[in-house]
Formats: sequence, C-alpha cells, structure tokens
Amino acid sequence: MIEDQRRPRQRRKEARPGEILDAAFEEFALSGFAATKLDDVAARAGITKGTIYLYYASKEELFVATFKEMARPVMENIASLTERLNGPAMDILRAHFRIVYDHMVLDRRGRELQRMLAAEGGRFPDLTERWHDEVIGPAIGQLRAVLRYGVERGEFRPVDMDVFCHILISPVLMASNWYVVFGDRRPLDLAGFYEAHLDTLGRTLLVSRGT
Amino acid sequence: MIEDQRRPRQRRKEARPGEILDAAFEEFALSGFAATKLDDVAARAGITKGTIYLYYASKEELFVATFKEMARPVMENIASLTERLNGPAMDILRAHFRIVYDHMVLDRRGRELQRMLAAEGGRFPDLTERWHDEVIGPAIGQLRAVLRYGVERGEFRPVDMDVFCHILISPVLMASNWYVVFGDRRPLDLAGFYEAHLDTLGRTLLVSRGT
Amino acid sequence: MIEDQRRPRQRRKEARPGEILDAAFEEFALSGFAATKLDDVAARAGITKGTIYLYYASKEELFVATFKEMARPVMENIASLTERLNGPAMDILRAHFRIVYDHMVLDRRGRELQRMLAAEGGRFPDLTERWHDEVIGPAIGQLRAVLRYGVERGEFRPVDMDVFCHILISPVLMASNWYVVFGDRRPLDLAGFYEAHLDTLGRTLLVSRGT
Amino acid sequence: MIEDQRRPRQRRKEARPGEILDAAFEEFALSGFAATKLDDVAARAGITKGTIYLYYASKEELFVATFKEMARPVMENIASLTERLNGPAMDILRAHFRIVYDHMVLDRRGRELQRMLAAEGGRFPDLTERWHDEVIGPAIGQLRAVLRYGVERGEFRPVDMDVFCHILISPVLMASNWYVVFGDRRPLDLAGFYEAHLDTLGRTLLVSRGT
DNA sequence: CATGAATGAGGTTTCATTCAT
DNA sequence: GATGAATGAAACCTCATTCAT
Repeated sequence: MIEDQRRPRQRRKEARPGEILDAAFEEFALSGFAATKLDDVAARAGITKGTIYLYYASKEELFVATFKEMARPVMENIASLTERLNGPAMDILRAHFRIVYDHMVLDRRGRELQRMLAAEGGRFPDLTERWHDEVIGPAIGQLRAVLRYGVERGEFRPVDMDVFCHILISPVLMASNWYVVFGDRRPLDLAGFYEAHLDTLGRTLLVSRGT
Repeated sequence: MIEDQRRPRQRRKEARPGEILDAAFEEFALSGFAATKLDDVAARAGITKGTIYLYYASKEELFVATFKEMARPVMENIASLTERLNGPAMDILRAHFRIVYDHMVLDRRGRELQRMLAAEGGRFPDLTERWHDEVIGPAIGQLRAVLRYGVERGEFRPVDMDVFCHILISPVLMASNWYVVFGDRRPLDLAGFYEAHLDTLGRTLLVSRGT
Repeated sequence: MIEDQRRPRQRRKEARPGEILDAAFEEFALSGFAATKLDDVAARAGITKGTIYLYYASKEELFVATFKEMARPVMENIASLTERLNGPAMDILRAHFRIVYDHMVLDRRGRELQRMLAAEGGRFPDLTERWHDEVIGPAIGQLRAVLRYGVERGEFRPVDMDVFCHILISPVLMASNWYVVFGDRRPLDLAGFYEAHLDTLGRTLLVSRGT
Repeated sequence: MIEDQRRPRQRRKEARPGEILDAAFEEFALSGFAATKLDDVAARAGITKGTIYLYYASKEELFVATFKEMARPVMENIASLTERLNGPAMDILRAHFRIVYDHMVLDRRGRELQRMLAAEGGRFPDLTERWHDEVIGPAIGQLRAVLRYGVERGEFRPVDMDVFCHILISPVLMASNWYVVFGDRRPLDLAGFYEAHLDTLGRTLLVSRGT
C-alpha cells in the first residue's frame, strides 16, 4: 500500500514473487481461475504481464503457487494445534476451536481458500489433496485426539469418532461459507455463533452437564 | 427416463430448452461458468452451438436459466416442508432433515448448486439472493418454526434461534461440501452421519433426555 | 484470383481447406515456418485468423498439411515414372529426367518444397522421412532400375549404382536450389543445363559413344 | 581447441565476440533465424542476454555477423584455390575438388552455411550476394579456368563452360544437402561418392580415355 | 563491461456470438 | 427452427530489446 519511491526497475527483486502472489490471490479470489486475467494480476502488482512469467511458468503454476503460499500459514497454524493434552478436555476443545475459527472463518484468506477449493478443486486435484492432507486431515485428527482424551478421562461420552468429528466441526465450514457467499449483506453474529457452537459441543459430548 | 414414443424430430422441438438446460447444468457443474464452452454444452445436448442462441440470448443468461431450472425442484421441496406442527417436535425435525438431506446432500444437483453458488456467486449476485430467499431462508425459517414449536411445547430448551438454526443445519452443508470437494476419494458414511447429526440435535435441544 | 461474387460467409465450404493451403504455402515459402504469421495466411486466403482453426488445429498442423498437399502431385508424378523398360535405356533416362525436371525444377512448388525441407526439416522429421520415402527414394529407385536395365542390355557400363544414382541426379538439385537461392538475379540457362546434364549422363554411362 | 591458460575473466574479455558468434552459429544452424532465441545463444556462450547487445545491435546484425564470420574461412580457402595451372588439367581438377569437398561437404560449417542460405536467403539478400560473390562465383570461376586450361591443352573437349561448370559441381551440393537433410539416418558413402564424382568428371571432359 | 529484471509489442490460440442458408 | 461456417475480440504466452545497477 505504501508507495515504493524507487522506480519500478529498481525495486528489489526479492520482493517480486511475494508481491505477485498477493496480487494473484486477490484476483483469483475475486474472479476464479478461469476468469482471472494475468493483465489484471500484473496491474494490481504494479508490473507488466511479462514479468509474471519470470517467476511462474504459466497461469496454472501461478495459481498453484498462490494457493500454496496462502495456505502455508493456515497449515502451519493447524499443525501447531494443541499437542499437550492435560486439564479438562472441554477447555482444550475450546482452545482448539478458537484457533480454527481464527484461521478459517475470521481470516479472509482462510475463507477464500475454502471457496477456491470448492470452485477449482476439480481442475486442481493436487491442491485438494494437499489441503486435505495438511489442513482438513490434521484438524480432524487433532479433534479426534481431544475427543479420545475426553472419553478416556470420563469427561466425554463415547461416540463414533469418525463421524462426530465431521459433525462437530461443520459449523466452522458453515460460518466460513456463509461469509463468503452472502458477504456483508446478510451478516452472521460470529461471536454468538462461536459460543453457540461450543455450547452445542458441550451438550453433545459431556457425560454430565450441570443443569 | 421414460422413452418418448413420438418421433425424435417432433419430440425435440418442445423438449429443446429443457435438454439444453440439462446439458448446460452438467457442463457448468463440471467446469464452472468461465471454463465451460458452449460447444461442449451443445455437443452434450446433441445440437449445434447456434441453436442455444435460439433459446438463450447469452452464456450468462443460459447460466442463470440453468441455475433457476435446477434450483426449482429444490425450492419447491423446501417450500413444502412440514407446515403442520403437531406431535413431538423431534419427530418433525427428523422429517424436516430427512427432506433437506435428500435434496441438498444425496441429490447431486443439490450439491452442485451449492458449489456453483460458492464458486460463481460473486458474478451472479442475483442468483445468490434468489437462492437465499427461496432455499436457505425458508429452510432456516422452517427450522426456526419447529424450534419455536418445540420450545413452546416444553420439549426443547429455549435457545437463540437465529444462531442455533445455522449451527444445527451446518452438518448438511458439511456433507454436501465434502462430497463435492473430496468426491469418492474420501467417502463419508452418510447414513451414520445423518444419525449422528440427529443425535446431536437431540442432545443439543431436548430439555430432558431419556438416559 | 477471380473474385468470388458471393459474400464471404456464403462461399462454399468445400473450397476452404484448399484455399487456406494455397495461401499457407505462399506464406511459408516466403518466410519459413517460424516467421510466417497466421494473420498473413488468413489475409491472403481472404478469411480471418479464426477460420484457419476450423480446419487445422495448430500452425504446425497447417504446415504439415500444406507440405503434404503440395507434395502430393509431385509424389504422384514420381510414382508414375517409367515403368515400362524397353527400347534404348538412354531414351528412357531422357524421358525420366524430363519429368523430374518438370516437377522439381520448372515447377515453382517443387523447388519450394525442396527449400522448405532443407530449412524446416529439423523441426519436422516426419516430413523429411515422407519426402524421402515418397519422392527421393522412388526417384532414385527408378533411376537405378533404368541403369540396371541399361547395363543388362549392354548399353551402359557397370557402375556402383548406389553412388552413381546420387551423382547423376545432382544437377537437378543444383538447378532447383540455384533458382530458389539466386532467383532471377543470376539466371540459369535451364534448357542448356538440361541438355548438358543429359550429355553428361551419356558420356558417363554409355559403353561406346559415337564419336 | 587449445586451452587458454590465462584466467577466464581476462581471456573472456577479448574472446567474447568470437564466443558469441560460435554459440550463435550453433543455434542458428539448429533452429533457423526466426526460431532461435537469444536466450539460448547467451546460455550456450555462457553469458547473459544483455551482453550480446554490447557487441551486436540486434538479432539480425548478430545473424549477419555470424554468417560472415563462419563463411570467412570458406571464402579464404576458395580464394586460394589453384592459381597455378600446370601439369595435367585432370590433376588440377582433382586437387580443386578435394578442397571444395573439404570445405563444403566434410566441414559441418560449410554444410550449414549452405543450408542457412537456402533457408534465410530471402530475408538476407545481402548475404546471398556476398556468398555468391565470394564463394560460389570464385569456385565456379576457378573451375572454369581449369576447364579452359584443359581445353587449350587438348586434354578436355570443348564444352559450354557456363553450363558445364554448374553441372560438374552439382554433386558437391548434393552431398552437402543430403547430409544436412537426411543426416545420419540415411548415410552417404562420401569416399565412394567423391571418387564417382571424379570419375564422372573424367568421362565427361577427357578427350580420350584409356579404355 | 556485464548483468538480468523488466518491458511491451506481437504471435498463437480460444470461443462467445452472428448470420446466410 | 436449426445449422455450422465465419468472425473478431481477447486471452495466454514469448522474446527481442532496454536500462539501472
């Protein structure tokens, strides 16, 4: 956003790829892969079309690189989810979902990534796989670990883990998807949503609930 | 499915628009709006490209017509959801979700419609509005009516309707989205999923559960 | 050349591919494969660029089709060279070379084909093979048959066929190549050249020459 | 070929233009003028694209310089062909053609130069002129001088010099062209070819041949 | 001298749209 | 109504050339 005072040719080359990916992400998120014009990406990045090809061999490669770059922080954060399991399982769950909400719902990038995947997954199965292996899979794996911990602890009732993990995480997808589709026109009370989600978790899982 | 006994020529004339929409839906669902070629639509419909323009003025118009046509049965079914509220609220909920699952998860069209909306909604805000007004809105409205009925009946505990409706319906979106994104490669136990979903509903809503 | 009075869209489609190949040949012969612009081909054919793609999938394919089409008459004429071997071998040779000169030297297409092969053969090895198999090979094969016939008849002295065939046919390549490279600026006396060539043949091959 | 012992940096400076021409020649010979990329030339020369422009103002100029440089040794050798005319004319011819074969057939550069001329001559008429004036013309001039010498000497029969010179030299073009077009896939017996060529010369020219 | 990032004109290719039949 | 050949704008991509370092 801050104007670089040096002339274009003088800009430091190290920053180029990143600037391009930022611009590309905006355009791809806005228009989808097929409808995005490299001219627009270049214009947004303040360069010309040809320059993109110095760093990425094709539009497809740019898309993949963009997705991977934008997914990286999400992946890293998911990977570093609660490893320590001690204390009440419900507290761990609460912390767990706090992070998931931050990265998949509140962060615009997380939301757009999910949308892009739904939209373009057919043409980029590798990205779908990667997203599953490094985001969805680990997130559900962590959730399952917490559930098992809670059950072993006598805090949670025993449930079919495979299925319940998907059930319990679905409000996250709902919130992300709602935001992306209906935007600001039909706002969602995200804070209330989060609380209601956790309430549901508790009622669904806890063995004994304080009435 | 039922063979039309009339001569192809004759049959065709009236059925054309519908056949085109069927073909268009498949192609749009497969490739998205921008990447779909009218050539492919025409080929799939067994006609030539020019013929499409006899019925639809542009690719955009075809897309809108396709979406509307495919959304119509879903809308109608949603509209005819349980109007009568009598008997246990939980039974009504169960019936309600049966229909929702049938049309939004099990029916490929319902799944694709949701995906298309996520993918192309930005370029077709009218469709997004329509989908909200005639599918999502009514479905949630019905859900809210049942919840209110259950609360009035003393069967459900009082909750924040607005938020909980979204929470409680999210697994439907999850199932639909999962299917569309991960396809058959990572199958979901849909029957178990449905049961777990209803179980969650019960535990979340019911005032007292028979242990 | 004769203006077709019908408007472009009305031209008969059957003629299109041929018209395109004619135009393409001129441009390819003029500029070579890489430097030829499809715009120019289209302009020469009186159509637009897109139309070319209705008939040929790519510039390469157009080039190959052009070469094959232009080579066809040459190939057919070579194939129909003297099959009957009777009478003086020298007379047969004379007739043989008359045809070869007509198609490889006097005919502009024959000359250009040879040039194109030298120029683009590296990028289109299939064409080179085809040209060898259907033009050069047969022409030399026929020449060899006549030589053998002349030797058996006692008219020609025995020579190493493989090598002499190439030697004896070289003036044809020289004439063709000269014309193509130096054009009209340094004309060649083609009639005298042909006679001198046959004279050389006679002196090289005949057992006894009438002094 | 001889290793330059000086440090690369130092050696480079003076040798640059030559190295560039060497690299350019390989690329131009491989792909032709239009399809050759300066990137590839630079890579082959071990420098960067920009450096080429320190020495040559444009791709065209580089091509011309390359051709001239590569043609220089050929021109020089042609120029120094037999000036002394004494002894049997046939011996002189033999020596003459030995040199011509060495430089136009056996030397890859000679072959490629001829090919390049056929391929790009249209775009570079100056080169064509130069090649004619300094290679083809002198070579034929020398040949004519030997023929005249042989005729005057009573060794050769009188012939139409202009035409016969072309005829008699054509096997050289054939050999060169064959090699360039069919490469190693359809090898030519060059030694036998040379002998057969000289045999043809003798039979065509000599007044009386020892039967 | 040398670099190599950047440019931008221009080429190939695609495809929604038109229109004469 | 239906066809399908033709169009032409626009997209992706290439690469000769420039220029600040």
